[in-house]
Amino acid sequence: MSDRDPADSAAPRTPGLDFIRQRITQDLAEGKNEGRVHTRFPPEPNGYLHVGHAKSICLNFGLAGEFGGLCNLRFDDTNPVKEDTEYVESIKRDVRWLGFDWADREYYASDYFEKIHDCAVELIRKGLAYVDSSSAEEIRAMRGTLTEPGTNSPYRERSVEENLDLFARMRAGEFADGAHILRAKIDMASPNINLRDPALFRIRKVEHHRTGSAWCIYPMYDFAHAISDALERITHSICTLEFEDHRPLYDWCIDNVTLPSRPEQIEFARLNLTYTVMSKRKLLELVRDKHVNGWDDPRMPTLAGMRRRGVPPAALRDFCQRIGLAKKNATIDVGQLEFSIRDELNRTAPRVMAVLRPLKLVIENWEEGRVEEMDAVNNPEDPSAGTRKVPFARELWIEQDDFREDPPKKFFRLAPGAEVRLRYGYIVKCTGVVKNDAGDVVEVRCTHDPNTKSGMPDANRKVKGTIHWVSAQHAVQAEVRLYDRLFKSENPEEAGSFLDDLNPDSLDVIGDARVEPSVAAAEAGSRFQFERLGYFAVDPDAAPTKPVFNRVVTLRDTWAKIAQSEQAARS
RNA sequence: UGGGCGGUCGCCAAGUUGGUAAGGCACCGGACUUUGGAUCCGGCAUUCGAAGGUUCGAAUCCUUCCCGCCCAGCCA
Repeated sequence: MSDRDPADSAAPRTPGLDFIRQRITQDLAEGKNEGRVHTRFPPEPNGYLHVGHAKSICLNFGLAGEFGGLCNLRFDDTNPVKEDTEYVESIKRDVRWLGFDWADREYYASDYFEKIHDCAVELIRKGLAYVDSSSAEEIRAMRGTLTEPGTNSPYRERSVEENLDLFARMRAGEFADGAHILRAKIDMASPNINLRDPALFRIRKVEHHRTGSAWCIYPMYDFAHAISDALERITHSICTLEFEDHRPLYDWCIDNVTLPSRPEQIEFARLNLTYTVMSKRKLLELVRDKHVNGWDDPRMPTLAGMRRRGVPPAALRDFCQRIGLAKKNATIDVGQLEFSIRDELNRTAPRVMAVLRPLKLVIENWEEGRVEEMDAVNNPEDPSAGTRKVPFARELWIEQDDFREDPPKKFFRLAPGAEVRLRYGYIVKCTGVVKNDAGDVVEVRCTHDPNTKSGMPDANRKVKGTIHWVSAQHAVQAEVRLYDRLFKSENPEEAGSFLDDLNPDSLDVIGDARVEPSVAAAEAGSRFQFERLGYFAVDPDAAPTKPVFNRVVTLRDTWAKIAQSEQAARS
């Protein structure tokens, strides 16, 4: 009854919507579930949430919002050996941060343990479940293989009374872990291995992070999940593709136990990203073995990591909406994520000037001690963001990359004899350089054209480039952390260990960057565009005396592309 | 090899009575620009995993084949 052949429905299709929204639209048209749409996001509290979860969260909460329904937050905490309250706290924080609200509908599978237990008793009474006293190894051996049917357990035909008694004693703690297990009695010859008498309850004499020592038997996912969904009167139980084979079991549970509603499971393809690992096990390994600095390391694909890096939640939501929804295993280009981040930040982030690798620029025809306040636009994309003053003086810091003693073709920046515009300032002409004993350029000398400040008659004079700067005497020293992809290859899991693919240059800490005074005291979490460089966010490590910035993402860099292709052409 | 899914542009993804391939990202041009940013305009699948077949006409129907992913936890 859960098998629906789209072709045999008379209901109209709604082209353009993804298959899940089409299906819900159809269900609504058919008057199913009293017209309700109720979803749930069911994380297991055994790790931190990552972008893949964001896709599911945006889907489940999004659906509820779009169809006037509700979405519950439910912790699937049926395996106490892996779960912890640290994780439930982080999950709540992350879902909230992403922008979703579950109101008072915060549920736990563990809250249903008694009911789930009663469902098991119901199955036993109906002769649909039995206590198997075989060992795990024996059960595995009797399960058969992908091509051979399994064989019935010698305990399969125990009487209802004996099963009831054994199950009660399992619950009472009379047996050791693994001594007995409650199994559904379905079909050991089913081509679907999930139906070969799957486990329903196992003995685990361990503390549960919520129920403490109240239980020593815990339900398995398939059983607990179906029942939890039905108890919460979920209408559409959305999960990932690997559970497709479990749907017959999900339906079996719902159909054979007395429950208040009949949810339907729908599966979609989970998110994969290039240059990223997404499995909880691998992320845990990165954290546990200190390949990164914790779950919230800005290089991690965790929501905590992205939050710390400065990714706006709106960008993540936009990303999840753009990538679409289907059943095809797909790997999205990280560039797609970066696009959503830039798109959001371009509209919202105030612009500011910062110099990452400072090189002194001295304006020879600017009198010592003279300081001029330049007007700078805070956000050209948003006039309401206003303007600010930026101090300009005789000695400035410019970016080392913006000066080349021997400039390549199409280098629109400073070079001996060349002119360049100082953003919001004057046009300057390079008159020479000062070198140290090693021959490195340690200072660039120039003269400014006093008639070229913004608003002045010659301000519109055409010059090839504009560079950013910061006043040497006014700038504030800052630490800037530049992040690159954590892995070297598109698919880090492809061959060998993903650890071998770690990018050794994924973090570059610059200790002596200089930022304009206006951002020195910005609050942790605030985001800026450092003009011509990228988007940056204040890290919580920042101290009043020394700001710390994380690079969220670079700006699109056409010059880098040109330089790269020129280089390629030369070699 | 048994079962379940899937295969439309470099990456996603529409395509739903068979009527002659949306859109986004990326990429390539060009305009504009005091961010080599943004914006704007233009280009980018004679082809839908392959081969046959049905049809006036097929990504959509039929047949066969190929490839990919998932399942043999007392994990979720």
